[in-house]
Amino acid sequence: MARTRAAEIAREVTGRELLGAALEVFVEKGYHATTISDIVRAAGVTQGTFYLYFKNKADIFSALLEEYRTLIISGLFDVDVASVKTRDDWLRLSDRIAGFLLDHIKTHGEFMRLFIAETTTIGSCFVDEANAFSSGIMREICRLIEHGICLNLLRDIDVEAVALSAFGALKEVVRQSCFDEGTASAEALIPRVIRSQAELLLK
Amino acid sequence: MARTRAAEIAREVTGRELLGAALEVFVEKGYHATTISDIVRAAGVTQGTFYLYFKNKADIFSALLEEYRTLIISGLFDVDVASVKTRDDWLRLSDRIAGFLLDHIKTHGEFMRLFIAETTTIGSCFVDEANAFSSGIMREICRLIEHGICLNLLRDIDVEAVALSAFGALKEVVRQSCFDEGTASAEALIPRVIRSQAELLLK
Amino acid sequence: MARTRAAEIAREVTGRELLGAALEVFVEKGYHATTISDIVRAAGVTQGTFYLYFKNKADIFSALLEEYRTLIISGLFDVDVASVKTRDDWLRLSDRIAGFLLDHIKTHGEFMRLFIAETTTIGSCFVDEANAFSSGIMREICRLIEHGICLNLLRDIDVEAVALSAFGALKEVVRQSCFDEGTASAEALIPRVIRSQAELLLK
Amino acid sequence: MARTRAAEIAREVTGRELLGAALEVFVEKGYHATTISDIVRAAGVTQGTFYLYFKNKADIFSALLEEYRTLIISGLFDVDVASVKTRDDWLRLSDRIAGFLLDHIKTHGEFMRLFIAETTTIGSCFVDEANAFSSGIMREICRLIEHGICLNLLRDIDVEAVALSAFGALKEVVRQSCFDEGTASAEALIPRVIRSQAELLLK
DNA sequence: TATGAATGAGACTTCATTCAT
DNA sequence: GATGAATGAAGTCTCATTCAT
Repeated sequence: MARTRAAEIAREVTGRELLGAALEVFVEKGYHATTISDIVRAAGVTQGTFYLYFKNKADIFSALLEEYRTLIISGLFDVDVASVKTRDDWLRLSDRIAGFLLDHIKTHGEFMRLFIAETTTIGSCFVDEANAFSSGIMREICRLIEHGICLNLLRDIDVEAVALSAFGALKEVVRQSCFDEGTASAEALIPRVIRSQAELLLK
Repeated sequence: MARTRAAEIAREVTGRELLGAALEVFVEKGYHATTISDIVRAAGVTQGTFYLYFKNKADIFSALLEEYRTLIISGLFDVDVASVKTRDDWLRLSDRIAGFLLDHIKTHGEFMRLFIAETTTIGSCFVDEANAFSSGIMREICRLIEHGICLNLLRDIDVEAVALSAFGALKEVVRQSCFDEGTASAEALIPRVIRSQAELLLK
Repeated sequence: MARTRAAEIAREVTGRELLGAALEVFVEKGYHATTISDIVRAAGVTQGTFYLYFKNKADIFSALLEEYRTLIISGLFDVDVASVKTRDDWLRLSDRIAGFLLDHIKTHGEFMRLFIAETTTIGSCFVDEANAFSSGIMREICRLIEHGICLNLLRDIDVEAVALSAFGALKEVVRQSCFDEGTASAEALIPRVIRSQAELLLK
Repeated sequence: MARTRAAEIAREVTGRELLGAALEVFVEKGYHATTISDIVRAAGVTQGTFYLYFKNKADIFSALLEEYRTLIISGLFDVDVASVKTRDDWLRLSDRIAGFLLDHIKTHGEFMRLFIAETTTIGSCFVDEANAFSSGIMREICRLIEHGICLNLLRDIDVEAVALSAFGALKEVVRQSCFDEGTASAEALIPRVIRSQAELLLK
């Protein structure tokens, strides 16, 4: 029925507007400082409407996080480990990852920043989301390193320790890119950080 | 005067109690979720008393951060870079740093946890504290690496990028040690992470 | 839309109720002694509701003052100076002013009382309101006296000084009418005070 | 005993200091905005000490008012009505009163201002003090006018009404002198206002 | 007398959430 | 589905006052 259809669309639209507005406000003021009132004002709807779509602030934030996880993980899955054969492939791969990250920061940096900031807080209700995210990336990194070892490209290393280091390095450089004022220099560092980690691992 | 003396002591004691209680509650519930009311309850004093000692929640949190910075920086200054001469010295130094960190986590893990968690929040009033802290540590790491290069111990590397990586690695492994459920295994990782980073850098 | 209409009415009603309740409580206890809590209790709404309508206590007080200014100024503009030609007109005019004031006290005495009492407090945020009010009335009085001089009805006088005196006289007699226990006698004085001032000025 | 004597003096001194400090703070911030804490800080003593001398804020304010009443009433009693015989005496007397007021405003203007402001507030605990003061002055004015009528100097007037007017005029001119920014011009008005009132009354 | 730490009542204000329309 | 007025709990903060020393 056209009626139901229209209603569905309306529902979809308002929901989208709320999510968009929420993202905007969260990014600007942080999770704790934003109020439902801020969100609905930004979305151009009223208080009551909010509760037709979300249970509360945590609920809409979770929804945003979920969207984000989907987004970045599909991005990471595009990286094709199998095609790496030689030393040069290895370096090229690291450059490609750096490129992906840079692009991602440029297009979704605000979101990334929000995510990093709000999920590491003590008492955060989003620990599960954060963990899912971290372990997803760690898995990728491990897979990469193990593949390199199989090919006899890499030095004799403590895989787990090295993967953890690499993850920390990534996280920190991203953090700096997202948070620090002098973003430019921090962004410039990303390829260098990833490249130098890659080189250190090579035989 | 005896009375003045007594008052002085009382003042000192209550101030300590408030700081201690605040640390405890902050660590348990996080900065945003803890209320002044929580703190005074834990300290065994009344609301009014709190305001004799601190302006507000941010003020007592700042006081805690400051205490912590003093604590850890004095610990780091004990590391004697000059005595490092050979490859073995280098590895021993890295072990010593790992040891220091482990001890530190055991004795002041709460502080560390609180610090790491709460200073990366968007809209945090503590960005300056966080940056002061980070750059202090980065400086130490750079000094170490440059010293190693001077001695011709280390490979040809991008110092800034590598120092940033090392810092990120440290931070992540510490974070996992402080936060994750299976703390034991995470703690076990600290020496391995630091050691493997050190080895990668060696020629 | 019916709902919007209902909401509009509700909004209007509650706002009126708050203003009315505030006037009542302010008059009874004075500005400083009344709390928001008093006002909302008198208005039959809850604390939160108050803040949907006014920023704080000073805000609702300002709103009251503004209402009052509008009220009395429109009353004063009704006085028609131009029609005064003879000695008798002059005396009749003074009687008419006295009548207006008496009526005003009877119908809006609370407003007047509140206004007179609370706008002379040191540190009052309402000095501007008070001055606007005073100079408005002073202007009227000067206009009156100058008109009388033009017509050669009045003695040779220091207009500014006399207008100031007349204003002070008015204010004091009104004050006594509003505040003193034996209001009756004080009210009786108003016509006598105004009349005797008028006679003193006549040649 | 010297001991007791010294103690008495000490008591006197601290009490004076508190009164002086209180006056200063009251004048600066007004009655309601000043706290006990402000007063003791200004006096250089501690909270506890205050309560050895005064019951509460109203108590110390009352003490100040009482001091002030004594001061001004003794000033007014110096005016010698009996010596007025002629028309010129009458004008000279009015000039003398104006002079006294001007001097008084110059030396105790702050106090006057405080007094005027805080005793006319609704719910003021100082109504009695204010009334005692007003009726004292009214009595003087009536005495003056009646004396003038006895001497056949003055026109045929409604004594009560005229006295009230005169009192109001005085009060307003004083108020303007004390409160308004352009004090200079207001002060200049005092002699003119009093003089013109005196002249209007003369036959 | 003087101190000043401690109290605790109470004021102000915000905000998530509900509900009648 | 949308509205937005109303709620009321909960938090922040101030200050007059007490009391052990």
